[in-house]
Amino acid sequence: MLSERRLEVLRAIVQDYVGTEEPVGSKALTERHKLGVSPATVRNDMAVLEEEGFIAQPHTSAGRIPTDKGYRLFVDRLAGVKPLSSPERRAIQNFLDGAVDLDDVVGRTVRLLAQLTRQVAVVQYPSLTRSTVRHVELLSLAPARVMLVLITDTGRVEQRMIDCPAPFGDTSLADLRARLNSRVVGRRFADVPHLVQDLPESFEHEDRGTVSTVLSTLLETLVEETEERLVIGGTANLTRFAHDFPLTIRPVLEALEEHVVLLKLLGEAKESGGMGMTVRIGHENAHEGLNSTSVVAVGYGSGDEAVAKLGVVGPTRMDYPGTMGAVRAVARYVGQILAES
Amino acid sequence: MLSERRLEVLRAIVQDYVGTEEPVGSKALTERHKLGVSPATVRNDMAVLEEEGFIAQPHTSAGRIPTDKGYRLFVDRLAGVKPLSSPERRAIQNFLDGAVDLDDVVGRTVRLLAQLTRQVAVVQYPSLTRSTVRHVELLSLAPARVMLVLITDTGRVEQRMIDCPAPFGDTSLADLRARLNSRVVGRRFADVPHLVQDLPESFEHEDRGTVSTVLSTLLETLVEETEERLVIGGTANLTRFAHDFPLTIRPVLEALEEHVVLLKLLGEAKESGGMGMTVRIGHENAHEGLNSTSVVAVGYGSGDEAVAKLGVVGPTRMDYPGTMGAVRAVARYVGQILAES
DNA sequence: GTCTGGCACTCACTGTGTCCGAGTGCCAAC
DNA sequence: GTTGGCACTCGGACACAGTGAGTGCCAGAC
Repeated sequence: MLSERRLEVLRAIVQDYVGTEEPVGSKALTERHKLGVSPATVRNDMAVLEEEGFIAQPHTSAGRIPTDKGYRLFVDRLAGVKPLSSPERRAIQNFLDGAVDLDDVVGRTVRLLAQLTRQVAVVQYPSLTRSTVRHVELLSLAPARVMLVLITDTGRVEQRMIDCPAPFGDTSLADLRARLNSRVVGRRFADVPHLVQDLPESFEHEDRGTVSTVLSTLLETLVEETEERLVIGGTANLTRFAHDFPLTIRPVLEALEEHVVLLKLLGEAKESGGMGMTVRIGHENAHEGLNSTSVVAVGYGSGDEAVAKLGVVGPTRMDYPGTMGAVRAVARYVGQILAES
Repeated sequence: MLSERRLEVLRAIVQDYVGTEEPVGSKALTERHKLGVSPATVRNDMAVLEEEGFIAQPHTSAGRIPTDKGYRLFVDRLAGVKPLSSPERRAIQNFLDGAVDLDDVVGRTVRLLAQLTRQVAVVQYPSLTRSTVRHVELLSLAPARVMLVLITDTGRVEQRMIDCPAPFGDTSLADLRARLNSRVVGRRFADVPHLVQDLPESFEHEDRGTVSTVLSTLLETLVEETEERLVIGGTANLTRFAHDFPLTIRPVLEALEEHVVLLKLLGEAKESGGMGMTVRIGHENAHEGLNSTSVVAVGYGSGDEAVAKLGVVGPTRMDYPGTMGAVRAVARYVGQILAES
């Protein structure tokens, strides 16, 4: 186990390195922090920390920089979450309150988060799996053509075009619409399949094919669209540390465009339970392109349960307390906004 | 007026520079191109071209590179549009044919374009102004709450929540829905306002307020959502020339995030008429951040009229014929896909 | 007139060598 | 366990010379 002072040294190293972006030496450390010991002692502590793998030197005769493991320890045990200042809080609220619809909420959130953290922001659209159905609408566009519109409690709208196997009368359509809605409105997506299972049987024989087609399209929509959408912003912030890793920015941009990868990343974070905040540091990220970045993610939702995730992607050398504070605050306000609408 | 040979020299310079990314000298030029004259002659021509502002030297005793004006001349008079190979065409078609809905079409298009041109792709969602109404749906969510869903002929769906001034019966709602649709289905958005103008008058007095609210929301949707959405992809391609301008990539990324700017850019291109291709080179782009990039844009649409634009953003030093060929081809196929659906 | 070969000149780029200093590891003393 | 001292390392900055691609100009050839 590391002594209290060594942890203190590690914390100081992380803080200085995050601030200056330069390897930090023993002398500078003692000068900038009130450690109460001499540089020589710090050097000894550093030697231990390095042996344990928490810090490393880029080359001999240079200062130390934290390793992924060092950041991990810092995040887990040494740093709290820095709460935002009240002007910041107010700014968040004002900015988000102006949103007019879900797209706008998500769009504003991503811009806000990017600006606040000065990093790349990622916001996932509210998930369909945990949502409930607000309304299902069926529109007859042509005798054998129906449009299915699905509206969720989070305000999300999905539509699908359906080619019916047989012409479908307006009255039958209205009938189906009514019965469908009476069964599924207010229910969770996950529950829908068995709620509509027996619906075709109650229809006239000639309509059953169409009803089945409509239902299977509905179920498909529920499942397929669980493949979530997400929005990304603030990529320009990547250039802030590009001078460090000009070769790193490309794989990061590529990774950011692969929404599937990001969704998986956020998804994994989800396992850590509910609305909890997750920090994945450097190589903890499965995707290779993100090995030199950290991902701070947190769930948000209108109730006590998370419906989706949002977060930021930045260099491992980031201000973790501040970033975590901003991410958490934004998630809370977004949750509030969603609950209101 | 420049002689034929001097134009030929300019063309050669552009081609070589685009290929090698290095200033091109007189000797190299004569070696790589069959100009039939000696380097000395080429030097004289270069001196003239430089005086006219078509080329420049980064520093004394270096080769020449084309200026924006040089590229302009190249694009206008020296280069054609390079048609795609038939395997490429097939690949495009196959890739786009797999799309299931409008979002998917746009998403695939942007990926395709980015991959094909190895540049940043920008695709605008089909504009609402030139679209026609396929269907208007009104859903009663609560006694005094109505959802308006607008479906366009391009498959786009817009929805709006409406709080009614007074409770609105289901029969009235069905009535309004029917009358509204009979008037506007198949009509252009631009024509909708005067088509529904007198609609409130035909309703009972107590419903008029609600009808007016619904109509004004509809009109708002038509107008507001002309503020188009767009999708961007392939930003990782920016790093291909980042070693050249590491300081340039940031403003470009910033500009790309300002969708408003991009829309304006595409919009200006629109003036050049219908489906025509526009190439804006370097400083021809109003936005400062894009002063060292070129934008190749073209309209696409299901009919003979453009409903939106798509294009790419890349370094001024780009392969114009190839890029233009790819952009045009993609636009055509997208138009076809939209026409089919 | 136009093109060509020759020639002197420019200047970015590269590699080498030197110097500097921040930072280290080790050790003896407290 | 802590401290001051000391020799050592090594990357970064600076200076400098050599190289070569490229230029502009000019006198002569076609």
